[in-house]
Amino acid sequence: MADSPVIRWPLVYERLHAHFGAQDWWPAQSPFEVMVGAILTQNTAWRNVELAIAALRAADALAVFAILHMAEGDLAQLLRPAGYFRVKAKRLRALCAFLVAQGVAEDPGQLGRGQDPAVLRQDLLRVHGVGEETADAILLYALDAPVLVVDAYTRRIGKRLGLLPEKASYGEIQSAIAAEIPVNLAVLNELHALLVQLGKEHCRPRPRCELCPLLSLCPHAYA
DNA sequence: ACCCAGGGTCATA
DNA sequence: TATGACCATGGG
Repeated sequence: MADSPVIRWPLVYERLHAHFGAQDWWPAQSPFEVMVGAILTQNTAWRNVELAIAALRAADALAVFAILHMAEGDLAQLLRPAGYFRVKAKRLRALCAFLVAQGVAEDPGQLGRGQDPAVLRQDLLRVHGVGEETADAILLYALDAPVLVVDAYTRRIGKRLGLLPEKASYGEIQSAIAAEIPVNLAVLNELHALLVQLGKEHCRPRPRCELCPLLSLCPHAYA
């Protein structure tokens, strides 16, 4: 407690990886399923997303044209378990329309192939329902682009460890973390997945444990 | 009966 | 540019 060593991002990564092991993200069977999951998991527990994706699969609706050919109301019903189902039905359709416009409806994993990831990111951000985190999740986990995904857990954990300022934009957080870690596909993939894993288990908005058992180098982090 | 979840949009100031 | 309301189900 008295002389707690300074935790930096590389140490966070090492400790989490040592404890949880490789996360092997994203939990999906195809790039398109990653994209769908990225929309559905917005402010929603992954458990509920799984139920909705299972419903889509059971309805043979886990494909671009299948979704676009369905009535939006019917799509929404399949999405009920994921919450915000009317909103997400509209967002999924917008994403699918975008994939058609980009000519990758039959093979969404080809989106942005041979294109600058920064340019593709801008295009994704214009799609209704795709914000910065969703765009980056798609870039990283569906398209293998080396970008850093910043989510609520990243901010919360980073701030409690004193690694991020209270007020920081999405881009500022990306830069702050990227300045300390190797910016490559494998590390970026693992880091976000590990932070989510830690967040799920130990990092509620209102902290309940006084000492995080995994990041015990920082006793006050979760007080 | 709360609290929370792997955000984003839109109206308003 | 920065808040706040709104979207909704399922688990702890």
